Amino acid sequence: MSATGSVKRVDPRITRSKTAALTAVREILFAEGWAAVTHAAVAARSGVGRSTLYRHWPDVVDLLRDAIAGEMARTHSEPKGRLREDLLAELNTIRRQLHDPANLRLIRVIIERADISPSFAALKQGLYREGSRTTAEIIESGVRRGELPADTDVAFAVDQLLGPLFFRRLLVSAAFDAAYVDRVVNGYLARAS
Amino acid sequence: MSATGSVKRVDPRITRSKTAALTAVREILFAEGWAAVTHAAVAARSGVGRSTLYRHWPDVVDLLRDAIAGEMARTHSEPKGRLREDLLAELNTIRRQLHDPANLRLIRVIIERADISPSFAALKQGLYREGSRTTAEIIESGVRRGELPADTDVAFAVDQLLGPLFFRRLLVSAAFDAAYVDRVVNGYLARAS
DNA sequence: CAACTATGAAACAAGTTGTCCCACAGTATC
DNA sequence: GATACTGTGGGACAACTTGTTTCATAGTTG
Repeated sequence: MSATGSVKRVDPRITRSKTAALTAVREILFAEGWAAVTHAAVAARSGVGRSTLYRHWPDVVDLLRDAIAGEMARTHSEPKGRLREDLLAELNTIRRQLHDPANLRLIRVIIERADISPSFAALKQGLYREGSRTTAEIIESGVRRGELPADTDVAFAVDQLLGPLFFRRLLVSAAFDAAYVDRVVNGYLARAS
Repeated sequence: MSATGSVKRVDPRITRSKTAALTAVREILFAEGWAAVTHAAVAARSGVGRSTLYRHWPDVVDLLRDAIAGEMARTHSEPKGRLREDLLAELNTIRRQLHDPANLRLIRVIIERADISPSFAALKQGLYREGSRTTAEIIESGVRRGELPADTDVAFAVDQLLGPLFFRRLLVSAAFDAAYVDRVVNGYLARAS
């Protein structure tokens, strides 16, 4: 796990078929939704043999999960230590992700599948944790510097900051711009500080 | 459309098979997700014949849509003309809906399908409009009575009030209680008024 | 009671799913 | 560069699913 020697060399043929397959999965997922992702469809689109797919991913759920796990945008801003600016930077990063159709589709699929498949529930939990960590850290350091009350509920702050953004994109299906993010952050700070 | 005479008497057999089928759809939807809702599965569970199902709903999407449209909880509070109390009442009604597993499942399915099927997109738009109307009306009358600034952006207020609730249930998958709703409303009023 | 109409069962062709087997080609080792 | 190895994709397969049609039967209406 640490030494270079213990890293098993993977047959390039495996890498090749796996990446080809996962790319095809994402394309299908994006074009027709997760129900269209079948071994047969992926084989047809990727050129990878049907039997090869069954070998690597006996269950379609695994295929989907691998494709999604390797795709979700994970970029986040880097807090500079200034509460307002850091929040604006991070929320605008999230804004950009929420306006990428492919990313949105993945979020929707995960939300729906997590309800049914434990494997997706775990994936969603991880993505939420990772997706909200930066925001949480910004709030925490704001508290540490005394810019926010000592009894600030970090999780609640995250709900108030990210909630409106996700609500607007997922439920209202309306776009929003940087000015919207300004208002969300201003609103939060006006009350909290 | 208006006179009683023009209301076509419907053969009770049709009513019977339709309600039986739609009930089965909801059960399957709840237990296994929308992909499991097929004519065959609904026939098996409801006792309604497969051919009868194809007759009434040639496409499964119609079946799903009818089942969902007839189910979504549409109860809302009745505003009494007191800003804070009305908001608390309405948001707590929504809170209850967001904690009903069947209701949540429907919301998730609609969010996911709306991305792909125009028929679901329309359904979602209607449900959003209806679901947020009461909240919007409370805000509007608050503005009218001068309890909120005249330049209040109603849609933005809705995002701020409902966003955290939906975010918490759909993305975080965490429950929340009446005290949480209190904080959301207090937070909003503290800044807005 | 007679005319009507929705129903569910059965049979059907067409398509899909998961599995297995095998010739072949790309990869690693001597 | 010959040899053993291992992943690949095609073909064949049975089991199952999907959408249709046909028909005898039973519930509904006047």
